[in-house]
Amino acid sequence: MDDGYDIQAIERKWQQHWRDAATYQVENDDPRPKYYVLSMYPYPSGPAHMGHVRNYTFGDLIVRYRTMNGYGVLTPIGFDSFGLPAENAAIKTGEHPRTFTDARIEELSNSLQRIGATYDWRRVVKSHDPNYIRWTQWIFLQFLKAGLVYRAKAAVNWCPGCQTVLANEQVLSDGTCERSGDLVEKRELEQWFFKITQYAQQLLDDLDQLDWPERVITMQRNWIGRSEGAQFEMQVADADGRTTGETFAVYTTRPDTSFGMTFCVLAPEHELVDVITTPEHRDEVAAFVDRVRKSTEIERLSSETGLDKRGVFTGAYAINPFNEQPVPIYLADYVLTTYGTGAIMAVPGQDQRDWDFATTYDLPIIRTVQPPEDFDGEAYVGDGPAINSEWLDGLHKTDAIAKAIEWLEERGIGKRTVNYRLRDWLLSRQRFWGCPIPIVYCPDHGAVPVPEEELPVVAPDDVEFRPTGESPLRFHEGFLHTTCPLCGGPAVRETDTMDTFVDSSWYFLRFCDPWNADMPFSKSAVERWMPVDQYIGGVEHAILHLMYARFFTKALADLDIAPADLREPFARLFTQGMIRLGGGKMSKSKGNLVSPDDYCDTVGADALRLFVLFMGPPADDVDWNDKGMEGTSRFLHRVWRLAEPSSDAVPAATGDAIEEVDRAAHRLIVRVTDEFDRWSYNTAVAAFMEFTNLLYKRGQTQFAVDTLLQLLAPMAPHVTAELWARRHDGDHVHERSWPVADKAMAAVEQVTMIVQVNGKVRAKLEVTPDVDVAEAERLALESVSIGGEPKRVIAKPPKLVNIVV
RNA sequence: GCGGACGUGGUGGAAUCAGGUAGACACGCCAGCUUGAGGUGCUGGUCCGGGCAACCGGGUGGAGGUUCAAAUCCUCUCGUCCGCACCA
Repeated sequence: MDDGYDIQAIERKWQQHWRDAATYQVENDDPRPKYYVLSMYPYPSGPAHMGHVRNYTFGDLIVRYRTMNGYGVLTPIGFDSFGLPAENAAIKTGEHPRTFTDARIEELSNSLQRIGATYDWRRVVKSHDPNYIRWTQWIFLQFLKAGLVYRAKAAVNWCPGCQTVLANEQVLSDGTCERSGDLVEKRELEQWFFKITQYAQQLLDDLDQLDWPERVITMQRNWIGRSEGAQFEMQVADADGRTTGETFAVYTTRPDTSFGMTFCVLAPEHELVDVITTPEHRDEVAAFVDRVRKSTEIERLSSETGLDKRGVFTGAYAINPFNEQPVPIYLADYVLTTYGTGAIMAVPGQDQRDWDFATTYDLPIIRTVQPPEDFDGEAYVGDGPAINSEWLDGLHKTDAIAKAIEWLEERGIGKRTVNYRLRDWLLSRQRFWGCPIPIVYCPDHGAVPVPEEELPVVAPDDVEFRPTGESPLRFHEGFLHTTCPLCGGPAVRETDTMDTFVDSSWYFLRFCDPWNADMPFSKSAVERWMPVDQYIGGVEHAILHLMYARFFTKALADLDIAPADLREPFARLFTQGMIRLGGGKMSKSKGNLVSPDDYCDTVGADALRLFVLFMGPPADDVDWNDKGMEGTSRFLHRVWRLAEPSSDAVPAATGDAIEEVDRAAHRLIVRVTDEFDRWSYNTAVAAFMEFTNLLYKRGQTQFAVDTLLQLLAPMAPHVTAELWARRHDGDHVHERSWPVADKAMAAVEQVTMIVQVNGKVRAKLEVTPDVDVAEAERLALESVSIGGEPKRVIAKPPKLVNIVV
């Protein structure tokens, strides 16, 4: 329809304007109160997809809304530009990952601008920029100095086909490599780690101060997995109960059940295995250990494999310190060397897995907690009085645990212990397209940090990408060979690069001060902007990224690099739902992308933004379906014909309609402001539609239409900017302040009061909002005939009166 | 197995936070006007059953419960989705 609404021209014009006029640039000494809005920086995968549109529309509307509310808003954008796809593309096409990545960044930047998202483009940060690499490496070295980085052997996922380590996420559920299809194995390799476990307790405690979705907090809490219990020493003994001198520690959350211990289990990797295994069991144990080592994590953790194949007797015994009785020591693959002490005491009476094992291997079962009379299960894990436990008998769980720990501590055998499921963060990746780890290896001095003044260590350009998946750095003589910073002798560089999660663990700090050439950021700039007031991103980052970034922030603060009191990076987090296509996850790897650019070419960015907001609650996953796009597009045309000065589609309101419409405008301000603050954008769009429908029915006023445009400006920025400029002599709606409602005008004059009889609606009365209880009751009783005296009348004026007969 | 979320018309969803008219708003569909036709635009209708109508009865996965009043709170149950998963 030709209503003069030239979508493409208008959107181009205003996007140009915001950029030229630097509307959304902000200086660090801006006098306004600060507000830091951040959408998780994207991996540059090419043109934006619908997930981006959703994410960056939320961010952009908050930026515009907060700006209209008088804040100096920091709205940066950057690119998580290291990562596997660029490297895989390089292997396939020979194109250098940087060339490839820069092209994808260009495409993504363009489509972000096409949806009208505004940023302070001077502050762009890219992970692969040498200026950023330099400071990522510098931070790594500070952590190394502080003892937060160490090198250790670790079992990693190794793909024999790709000749490289894989992240857990790259191993499919059948234990094969997602790229080559080869069966992934475990290998012991020297790897670099961040000591995130040192912060486990703080990471847990500080969750309380965050305004984050409950489920994300729960996920983090479970991931950290704090458990309280006791650790104590066990003496190794022979078949006759004579101690051999070796000891090992076990960890348990139920020391109160120790009298029920009928065997012990060590992890197959436990250091004592070779020492304690008796000659007659040696072959069997060796075969078992070998098989476990070769099996994948998946197989190992699978409960499919029969228990009879999952354990083996060592021939050795251990003395239960509680009753001095010897119990057999087994190995089992389900005992993990990475948790607790890698050894457990087994109490089949109180633990189902121990029960199953005992049954399979024909080991005794002793109950140490009295189950309730109606209990018909096997192991009983609930509370009850202790039995068969000498001096613990009769005590309930909490008291029994306390007494057992006290007993262990008095004798110096064991102590109260806290354990965490959280593991240290393995940051080494055998990859090219990542931030190089700034270390050289000297035959005499071992691993030596690259001197800070030599940073950044940047990967060379003249490399050959091999289809084997091996990092080209390993074969680049110029990069590999260097000299030791300590002795000047020949040395080789570390060829592993950092996990890309390292890059994303501090980029939000760099945004505060991206120009800094002397430091990763100045404390004062970070003090000015941090913490992020509103962080926006997908739930898929609920654990890893959000945990790592919290760890980095705490560590940087403790190292006096960031302000000491900056304990948390993201004060408020919003996790948006995913946009799915046909029920599946929408992602670049599945290729099922719907292009936002196509919609920008037709209905325009404003209609697309509005539709994505209108689709459903922001936190919910949605299946993509553009059926409703007609609705938001039609709505914007209706707004255009309503507000465009030369349009006569909607006549001016007359008589009573003037006040009615203006009052509705004031109520709209109240409603929309509330809904913006509650992230109820879908209902806010509905409110705009309702209001527009009212103006079409009752006629327009200048105030009503101007208010609509102002309130709609954060969501549909282009059309509102154009209409406002036409109505107000070139003025800019996004530079106006957010409207404030007149209380008296916003108050409703008439309320529909429901009259119920026994909870069923029997009448609807129009009353004033200040009607009192007596009057409400009187009106209600008048309006319905109930035949006799009511038993009871519940009046909740002005909304409802319920008459009980 | 443990933890969490969700279940409402033909469809997306609103009302759930704070118990108080269930179905806002939109898509779709139906009708009228507009138009040369189609489309666009404008107006009206659209949970189910009964009734010409006013109205009456039923209705938020299922079964109970609390309450004057339950989509909303509680218990159980079924289903869907997500996270963690042999964590001692």
